[in-house]
Amino acid sequence: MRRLTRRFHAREPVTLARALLGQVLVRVLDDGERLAGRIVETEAYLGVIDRAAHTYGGRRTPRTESMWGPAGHAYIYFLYGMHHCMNVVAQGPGHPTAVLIRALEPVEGMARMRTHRAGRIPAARLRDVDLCSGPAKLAQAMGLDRGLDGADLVDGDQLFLERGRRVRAEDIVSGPRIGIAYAGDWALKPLRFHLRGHPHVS
DNA sequence: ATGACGATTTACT
DNA sequence: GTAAATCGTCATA
Repeated sequence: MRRLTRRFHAREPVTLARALLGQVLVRVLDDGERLAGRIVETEAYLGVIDRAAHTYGGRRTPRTESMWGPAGHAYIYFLYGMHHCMNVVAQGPGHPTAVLIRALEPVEGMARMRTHRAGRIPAARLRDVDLCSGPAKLAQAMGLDRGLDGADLVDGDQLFLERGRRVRAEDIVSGPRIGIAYAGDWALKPLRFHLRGHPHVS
């Protein structure tokens, strides 16, 4: 399959958030096994002007450093003391914007994803729809953590994006982002995108 | 050095 | 619908 290019990523976050729907996120584990999922839900974070973004007001700390770097790299953070979430960095230096990947439709490596996701509920009981239907779920299923923060999605070999099926504009639904009630006016803006009626959306 | 908090998930009432 | 889990990060002192 064909990789997405640097140019593909170096666009405004809203444009990228829509363009990422239908593309395929690939994770190659240390033992060589390939896990993959089709992106079905995203959110755009608009950088220094966006109260919900980690770079709001120009905040630049060790945690958010990769958001300040070039487009097409991963920004992976840890929150609530137990979860990781993955973003695709948009635009480029000076514009610390990104797209949160909120849900995938698993397409390769589901058995391995089950072992990663298994907890109180045994792996055998987890259905495909339980594997990647949320930002922290997909990070756990795909084996993503701070060790992959900053990874180059265009040239890297552990985590990257491949061209998927084309998505029609009329199949994209937008709405408010999730879990950012503290962000005032920004909490209401329609910066969440997903494929209409898709069963793997969070 | 300390304390408040979070781009979530899961279990329980 | 409500709440607990759980800790790195960052602003404040």
